[in-house]
Amino acid sequence: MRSIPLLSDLDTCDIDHVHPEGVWRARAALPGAEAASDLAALFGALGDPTRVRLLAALAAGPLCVCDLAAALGMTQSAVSHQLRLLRALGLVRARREGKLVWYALDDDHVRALLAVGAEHIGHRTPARKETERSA
Amino acid sequence: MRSIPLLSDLDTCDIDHVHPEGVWRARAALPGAEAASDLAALFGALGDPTRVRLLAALAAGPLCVCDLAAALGMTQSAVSHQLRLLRALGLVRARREGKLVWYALDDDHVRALLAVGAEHIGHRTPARKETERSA
DNA sequence: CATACATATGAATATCTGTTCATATGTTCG
DNA sequence: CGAACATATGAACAGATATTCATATGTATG
Repeated sequence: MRSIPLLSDLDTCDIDHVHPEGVWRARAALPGAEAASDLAALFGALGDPTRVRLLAALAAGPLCVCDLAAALGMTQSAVSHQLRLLRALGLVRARREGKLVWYALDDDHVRALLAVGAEHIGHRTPARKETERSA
Repeated sequence: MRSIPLLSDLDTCDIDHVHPEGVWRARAALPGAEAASDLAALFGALGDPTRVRLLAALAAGPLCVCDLAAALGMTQSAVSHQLRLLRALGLVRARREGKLVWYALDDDHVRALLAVGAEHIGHRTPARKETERSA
């Protein structure tokens, strides 16, 4: 449990010029440190092009590690390392079948996240894409 | 546009043991390199506890930089740097009002993403949390 | 049991990322 | 204009992370 510093302790703007109502409202809405970390870990797992592609591939149906490596043009080792992360976060489920291990999305949240993400990107103006690149 | 290597070129399992249907299906579902990067950048923006907290704070209503720094107990500089990232990705919108700059969520996608993410975390079994930590 | 194959993992490395510190920009007011 | 304040930004440093290489584990099969 991390203690929230007092307003007056902050190396920030003068307390008189801050908007206390807003700050209180914000603090009430803040997730705790653990919740924030869990959320960040989840989104962080989706925050890499390779893993996005892995998950998109799995969204189309289960695949073994070998298939994933072939589909993405990656090393088996790299794929395994990433799958381990995704597995640990509960995004992906593994089922052994002989020498092979089949991977599949563990639930539909990933699909939902990818869909909302794609929608967000689609709704951006082309102008904003430039801003993004130059930033 | 990145070229997808031929199955036979890969330093991966023997082509005979891979499942061509699955690989084709996966490849058809794969986002292009740019789309994957855009998605990863979006999720990457949510992949940091600080930014999750910033966005959660803004989800409760607009705040100026000063308020954000006070609410999160962070330096104004750190907040500004993160806001720049969020702004560039279209997650957050800035409106100048005198000396102050008010920030707000740019659209509802962020709220949706945070909601789905929270739901995913809530639906995980306690056992999985352990796996996650040890992994 | 030994071999072959699919997958997992550890260590090392190069890259990326978040914060800090110093300073610049932009705005109001005297 | 110049001072005061809110915000933005650049450089630098510390910590995280993705890939590679080497090797280990697990499973079938001869």
